[in-house]
Amino acid sequence: MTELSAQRRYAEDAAVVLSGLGLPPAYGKLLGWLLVCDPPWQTSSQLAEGLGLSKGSVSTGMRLLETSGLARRVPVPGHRGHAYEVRPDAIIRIAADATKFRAFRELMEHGLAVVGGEDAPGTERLRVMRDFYAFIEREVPKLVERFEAEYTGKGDGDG
Amino acid sequence: MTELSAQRRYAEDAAVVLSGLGLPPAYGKLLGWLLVCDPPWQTSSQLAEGLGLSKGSVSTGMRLLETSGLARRVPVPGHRGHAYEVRPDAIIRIAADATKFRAFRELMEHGLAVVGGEDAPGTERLRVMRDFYAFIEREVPKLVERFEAEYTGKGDGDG
DNA sequence: CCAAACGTTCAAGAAGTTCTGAACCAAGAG
DNA sequence: CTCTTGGTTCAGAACTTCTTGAACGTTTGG
Repeated sequence: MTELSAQRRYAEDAAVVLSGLGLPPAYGKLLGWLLVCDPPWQTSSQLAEGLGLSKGSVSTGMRLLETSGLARRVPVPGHRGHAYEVRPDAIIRIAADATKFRAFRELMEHGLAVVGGEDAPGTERLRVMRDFYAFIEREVPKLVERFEAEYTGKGDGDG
Repeated sequence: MTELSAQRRYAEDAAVVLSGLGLPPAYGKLLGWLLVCDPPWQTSSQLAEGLGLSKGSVSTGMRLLETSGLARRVPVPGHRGHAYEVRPDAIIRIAADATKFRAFRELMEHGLAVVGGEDAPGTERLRVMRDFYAFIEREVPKLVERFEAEYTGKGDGDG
């Protein structure tokens, strides 16, 4: 049994959780590692070595993390290239984006069209879902705003 | 090119959307079909024939839909066995279940333990996420309740 | 201008997941 | 009791996705 650092084990745990959402394991490992590493920014080689992943996997995985808004590049003074870090506000940026729900609402609207419209009989299930997703789409951004307001009001800034 | 009914095409569309969440295509097809079929309840054989799936796939897929709370069995008068239908309140039951978020909150709490606790330096990213998920876990059930209240208040009952 | 480091891309292989089909079980009709 | 129908399970086939590793740009330092 190889000795795994606590950080490394954490990365594996994160991979398991994220896999549950249908995401690639490498994506979860990278995110988990970036959440607990010290310092909080890491170069590609550090990530590859730390997690036992190939350069290619790190490159692909980090692009995914970047485009999904969870990570960003930061310059490293005495180093060629860049490092990555998790954006402190990552979760807020992602949660506030309600376009995820739009796909579902549209699917339900499309469904209503298929069955013959709003008033066709036996369409309750579709209407409830459509209305629910529309509601969520409207309310989630508000909810996130409320979090931001309450949060920055309470305790601000890191150590 | 084989002719596909509008319902069948809708099932395929649903499969694409649901696959995006990491779910098996068969699961999405079954759900899509059950959302637009007429009558709204269908036996296993109807599902298998309608969707071009094997009996086995229908059985497995429908169990998944049942355990996830989206579909339920209904008796069929002149028929051996049962049929399936989408629960009209499916989405509400599923959305109100906030345990999905608990896994994430716990992952963040675990992360804080790994980095040395609440007050360790450079833990803003973890604390923000932990607090955000805790907030969501608390607020989502309330949000769903609000939807139910507003919805049943507005227009009730099907045709 | 050359060399070295760094990062990206992509084809091929590895790994994992999903689907099928046949065997099996259960329940009701005759 | 036996036959038929409906349903479930599971091993293997088919398929999809992920990861690797090598080739290729690009940039910086000497």
